Amino acid sequence: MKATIKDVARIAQVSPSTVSRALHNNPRISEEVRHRVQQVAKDLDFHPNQMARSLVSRKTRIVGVMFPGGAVNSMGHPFYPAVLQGLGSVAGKRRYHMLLSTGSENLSDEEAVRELADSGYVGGLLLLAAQNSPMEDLLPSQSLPVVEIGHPPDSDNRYYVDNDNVAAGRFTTEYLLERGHRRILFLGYSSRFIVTVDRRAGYEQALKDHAIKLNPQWVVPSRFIENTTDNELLERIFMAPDRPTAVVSMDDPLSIGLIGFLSSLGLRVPEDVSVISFNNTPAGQYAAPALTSVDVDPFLLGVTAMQLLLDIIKGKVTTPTHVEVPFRLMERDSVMALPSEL
Amino acid sequence: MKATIKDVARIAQVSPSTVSRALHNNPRISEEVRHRVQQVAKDLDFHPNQMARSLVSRKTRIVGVMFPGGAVNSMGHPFYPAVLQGLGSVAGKRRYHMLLSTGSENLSDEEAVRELADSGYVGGLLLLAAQNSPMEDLLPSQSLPVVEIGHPPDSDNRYYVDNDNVAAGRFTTEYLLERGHRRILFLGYSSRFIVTVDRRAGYEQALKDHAIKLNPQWVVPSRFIENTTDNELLERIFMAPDRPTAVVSMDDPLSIGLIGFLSSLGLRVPEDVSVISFNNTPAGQYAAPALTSVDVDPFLLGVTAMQLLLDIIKGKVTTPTHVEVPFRLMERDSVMALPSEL
DNA sequence: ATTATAAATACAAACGTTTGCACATTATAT
DNA sequence: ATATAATGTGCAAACGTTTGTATTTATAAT
Repeated sequence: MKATIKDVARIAQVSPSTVSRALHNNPRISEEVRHRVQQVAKDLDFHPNQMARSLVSRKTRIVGVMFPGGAVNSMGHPFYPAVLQGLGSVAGKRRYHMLLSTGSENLSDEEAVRELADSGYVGGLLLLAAQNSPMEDLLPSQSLPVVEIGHPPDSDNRYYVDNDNVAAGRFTTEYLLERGHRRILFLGYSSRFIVTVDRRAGYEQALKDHAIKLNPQWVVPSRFIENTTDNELLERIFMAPDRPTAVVSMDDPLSIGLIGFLSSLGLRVPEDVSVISFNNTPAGQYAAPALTSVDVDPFLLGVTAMQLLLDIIKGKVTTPTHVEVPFRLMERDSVMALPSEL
Repeated sequence: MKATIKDVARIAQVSPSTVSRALHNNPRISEEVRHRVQQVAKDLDFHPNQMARSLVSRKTRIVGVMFPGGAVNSMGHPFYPAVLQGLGSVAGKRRYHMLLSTGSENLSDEEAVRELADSGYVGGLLLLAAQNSPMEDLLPSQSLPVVEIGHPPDSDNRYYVDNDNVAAGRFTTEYLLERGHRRILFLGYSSRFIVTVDRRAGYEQALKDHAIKLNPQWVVPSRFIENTTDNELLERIFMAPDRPTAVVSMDDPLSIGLIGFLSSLGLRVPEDVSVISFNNTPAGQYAAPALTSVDVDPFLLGVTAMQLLLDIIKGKVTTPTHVEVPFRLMERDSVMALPSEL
């Protein structure tokens, strides 16, 4: 049986309240008693029951972490473990635990979050809000601190950390433009994922800045290259005489799929078409050609988000903020400058 | 403010105990009252405080999950997120939450586990016991269910799930032997990691079965190819006239490093040396050449482990067992049969 | 000595549940 | 009608802490 505070009290010949205070180094306890109590506690291998403690103090050293679709569905992509590393890094330093929401088939993300919030287990919530879905009505006066990674549709009066994805979208297409590309396709758009709508906005801005007419056909919504319909679409696009010479692709796995697909069409990367990608995964790094890819720094995303959340819980931050995490391009072999044609 | 059971009781005009029973569909409550209470509970958006509940019932729907070095250090390798997916998959179905141990610099793995166990938060523990370290004295009569992934040094009277790694070691070297290789190097051995000592045992068995003399120099302990000393060693080995024609390598990232290193020596994979690898990562899949690698099925490892743990907690399993998860080889391009020389 | 003040400790209530038991009501058997 | 059993509900204790207040003890001031 695990020792309780009462056991310690009895053996140290003091009351439970004294034990509690002694263990917390409350100045009202005499040196002598403090030492005696602490010795007994150690002898008995006493550790306070966190549940009981939380119950009365109304705090907990647990934060809930919610991945889209639960760990099961998200962990397949290296982005998520990387942010988890970041989260864990600061949680560990601050002696917090992370409670993972394990969404299942029978549970929508919203329900899973709600359950976490309602359980009373957690003192705050970290949402990987990949989905462009309404989480706003989700925490109704719960007064439970929430920070999101990836910005929500209604970014104001919420706490979140994110990259500046419209900047990233602009940056990548400008990178291509600078290398002489004019016919640039945007691959992987989905209105459901706000990252992609942001990056698309940046893409369109860059095009506009360079007075290039946007071809709406060329923002291709396929998320996975396997999708037959999209492949037909892509085939039509890439077999046309004025085919794109470059593509900005939303994700390394997608890019790898694309490269394979283009190869089946007889098109080589980067000789025939350049690809600039996102997420800088190991697979992309070792793919042939090695992908030029923007590192969105998921680790730092995690670090920053957890710091923010813990600061909110601690009361050090009280008004909705968002913080932007810088991205950076890893230049490798999938982009090639176009020979200047004149 | 969140509604408590007392609020529900007051409004439904019954006692808290009746509310509790009504909500749990206790047969001793009349239909009429049950409905009234449930309606009020819904109206008030009442959710029982899990802390309070756990406190009295002495159960919790949380299991602790401990990764070596905490999430921070382990999540970098795709193996771990994959087992987390497996764990989460069954935890979700059984409505359990996972509490991640977030080890930090100031906290050894042992301490982290102990803290998890002592906290009272968790009803069981899942240990990713990669390290060949003594966890046995760790849970002294705690009577807290523990299952480990990867088997501990003293495998008996513990619960664990694992691959049969000596079989895997034998299997991989036999795969090479069948393809005519006789000079086979074992890369990535470390006495600290029991996986590698098991696989090495299998490797030696296979060699012995084929009456091939073991060259102890050829089990190379480097864990990372970057290590200079080891690279010198490897260089000596691979520059010798009777150099290995094949290597069984303990991990895809290691194999990728090896391939690069060999290439710097002017040796190509698989033409000059074949490589059979472990862990079947995406990076290995897209590496050049694509790695022939054994998939240890981390997802299933996770699924199985969580099932076992939950069954123990539920009292359905009461005596130490271990279950073996099958591995399978993904054949790709890094192994080549030796031309039969006669 | 006596009282006022400070220091150290104990008491008891509270946190939000669950659950054994007692109690009250109603139905069943005699 | 009365005793007996079944049914439904409430009371109160318990889980293991923390914390405001009361109480005891020691110390200082008169």
